[in-house]
Amino acid sequence: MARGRSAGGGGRPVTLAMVAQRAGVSAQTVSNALNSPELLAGETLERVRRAIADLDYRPHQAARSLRTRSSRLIGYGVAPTPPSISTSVLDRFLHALSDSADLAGYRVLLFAAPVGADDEQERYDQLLRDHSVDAFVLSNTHRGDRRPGWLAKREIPFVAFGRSWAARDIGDWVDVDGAQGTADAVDHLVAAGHRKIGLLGWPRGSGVGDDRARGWREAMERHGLPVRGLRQAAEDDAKAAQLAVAPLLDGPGGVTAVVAVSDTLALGVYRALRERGRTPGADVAVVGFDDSPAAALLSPSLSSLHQPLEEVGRACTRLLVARLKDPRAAPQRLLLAPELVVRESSAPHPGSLADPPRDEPPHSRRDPHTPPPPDPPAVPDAHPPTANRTASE
Amino acid sequence: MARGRSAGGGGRPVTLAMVAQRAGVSAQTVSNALNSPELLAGETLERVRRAIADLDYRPHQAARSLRTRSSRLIGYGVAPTPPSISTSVLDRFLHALSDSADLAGYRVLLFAAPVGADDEQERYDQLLRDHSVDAFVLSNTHRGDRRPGWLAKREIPFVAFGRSWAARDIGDWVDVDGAQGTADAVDHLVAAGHRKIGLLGWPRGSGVGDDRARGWREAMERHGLPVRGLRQAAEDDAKAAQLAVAPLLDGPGGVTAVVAVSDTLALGVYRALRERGRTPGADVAVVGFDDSPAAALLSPSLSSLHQPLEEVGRACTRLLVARLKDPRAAPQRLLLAPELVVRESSAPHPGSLADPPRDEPPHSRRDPHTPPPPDPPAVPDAHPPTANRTASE
DNA sequence: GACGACGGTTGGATCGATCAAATAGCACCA
DNA sequence: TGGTGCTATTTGATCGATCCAACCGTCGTC
Repeated sequence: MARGRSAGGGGRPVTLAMVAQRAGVSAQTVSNALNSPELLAGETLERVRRAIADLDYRPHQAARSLRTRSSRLIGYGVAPTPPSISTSVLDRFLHALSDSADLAGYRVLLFAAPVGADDEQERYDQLLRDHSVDAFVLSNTHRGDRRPGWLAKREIPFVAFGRSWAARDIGDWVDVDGAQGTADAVDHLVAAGHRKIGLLGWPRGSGVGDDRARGWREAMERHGLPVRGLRQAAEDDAKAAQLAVAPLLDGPGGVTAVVAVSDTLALGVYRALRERGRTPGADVAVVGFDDSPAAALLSPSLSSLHQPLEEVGRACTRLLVARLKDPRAAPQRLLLAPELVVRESSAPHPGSLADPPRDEPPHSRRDPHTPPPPDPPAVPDAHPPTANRTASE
Repeated sequence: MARGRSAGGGGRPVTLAMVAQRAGVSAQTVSNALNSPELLAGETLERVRRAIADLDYRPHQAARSLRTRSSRLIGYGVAPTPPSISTSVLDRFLHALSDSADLAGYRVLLFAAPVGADDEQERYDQLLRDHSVDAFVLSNTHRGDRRPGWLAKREIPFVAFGRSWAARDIGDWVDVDGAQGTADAVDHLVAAGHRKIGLLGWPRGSGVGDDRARGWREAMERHGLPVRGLRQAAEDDAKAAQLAVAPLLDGPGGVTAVVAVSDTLALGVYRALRERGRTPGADVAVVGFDDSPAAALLSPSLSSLHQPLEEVGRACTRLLVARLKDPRAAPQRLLLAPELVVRESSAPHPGSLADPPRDEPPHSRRDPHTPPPPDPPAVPDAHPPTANRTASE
């Protein structure tokens, strides 16, 4: 074990040539042992491997990169996110991404990505030319996002966190199945006895928001429940939500439950209820989206849809590695289901009639006597929402 | 402007030699124009610069790095952060760091840093050898952190976000002045008429927590107010806080205000108050720390200390660049003041007696008839907390 | 007018790996 | 024996920038 020694940093670096000499072979053979081990005779390979281990040799990326024009680097543009109640997204996602990329032999290179600036692509181009990054991970994809098209045209590998909401779906992506999430919420609320379930969404036009709204609508229809007049919208702001939800609560036959497409909106619902002397959970059930850290801390604690961000990060790496291996393979899309975390805001009241007994839930997750979902989601080429299935088909 | 052309990605790269030919000089001269412009004659420099611009030339990092053994890369280890109410830290800090590093010509390379694992340094070493990173940015420094010492011994430049809480202060760091923050909170509460101000802290032993507690204590003493029995502690968990704060609220002469060292703890105080039929803000003032996105959304909204994370990020870059320029310069430390954001939980009640009239506040920020602060904070070499106190009064 | 000093420039070697092509080693069959 | 077809390994060139040492012209000085 000479590891301790060489980990001692400061000294001269171990080069491929030194390994070659120690193993009694040429430099090229060592290179092959690393990059095309199948070319070597078993015995030679073993000898080289031992020499590498003995010297604790690590190939110098810059040299390798100079020759091969690839860097084992993945570019990730950090966009300035508006302070929202659920901004730990980057945190969790980025850590998972970086972690899994590490395991696959890649590293994540950060750069500041201007949101929708004109020279947006310029920054990607810079990274490409300065550091020869092998691929990009996009996040915060939005309608009319030009990045996927731009990258695809140049045949630069990338994976997006968030489907490309454009008409023509481009490239690989991983996304959280928002529709599935809100549908789960509806199922859960219906099982608890609710019939009038409102939706508090974002203004139409955002891909994510519309998707989550669709899940609610489809689930309602599947249960044979009406949706007319049960949908309101607000920007992602608690105050705006507080006002926007009013029609749902005050209407002639007010709702008994509200599904909000974000925790921030859900908080607005809380306030609107309090304003009316009513209690979230007890009087009107509320389900949020994102499962922000605050959700568990509110009182009553907020039921919410937890996004599997760690899994999204790992999936991005997986898809990216596959893409790098075979640039022309069919595009892969992966929809991961969020998980409904039930808390006080939607839990049946202790002792109430609606309390579903453990042994025989009144409604199973996918109600048997209602027709199956009409169509696979309107996402072309998308795998059905099976969650993390390992690879393509 | 030929920029548009070369931004066209796929094609052949522009090399230094091509620039040299176009400018009618040798390659070395172009290199000098980039790295040591002072060596060139003004006219030549101008000509080379124009050629560079015309061709939209960018030096190839890998080649440069191979020769110089430096990469213009800054390593940042992302640690898995426990889901807390205020996890947008990484978000804001990292974006600012990456952004300002970009401007300085550096890029941030992410890697997964195990928290306190035995092979922790190994990961740093890897990054050093694989990618020849020029420097590191540390965060989540803690008592007994071995990283600063390890890096310093190897003369690897680094800047820590968070002072090294060890006995001997090592290396450059930037930190938020927690003591200043809690002191500001006390001043603010005293100005609003409070005299019995409790502290809800973390268990002793964490550098950050102890620092924030100290600020409270020193400010109380400065105002001539007692601190005995007014301090309680809990782990950073709302439930634990709810229980821990009880003695402060229920004691014979209960407190009228509580300073909590995190928003999570403050939330526990909210709950404890509600549990007792009392209202945060109206009955007992509460001030949190971190100004998490949830703080503004709680009702009543929570006064909290806002950390200037963007500025911390920029400062890290600044110190790092300085350190890279002069590895042997004296270590720099920078304490930035958090900003107290006053919200409903500590705002004087409208119309109440405690409402300080604009023209003659009952207590000025620095009470004239109490002695001045005893000593500058016990941080050797630290700059005085100059920082941006824009809106703190 | 030759000399050294100096600012500015030049050609050539070099960083450490990979690529392309050539070679050695070996079995097999005519 | 000699050619053929493999496979395993070696040799030499190369990626693009920087470092080094030498070079050249100009100026001031003795």
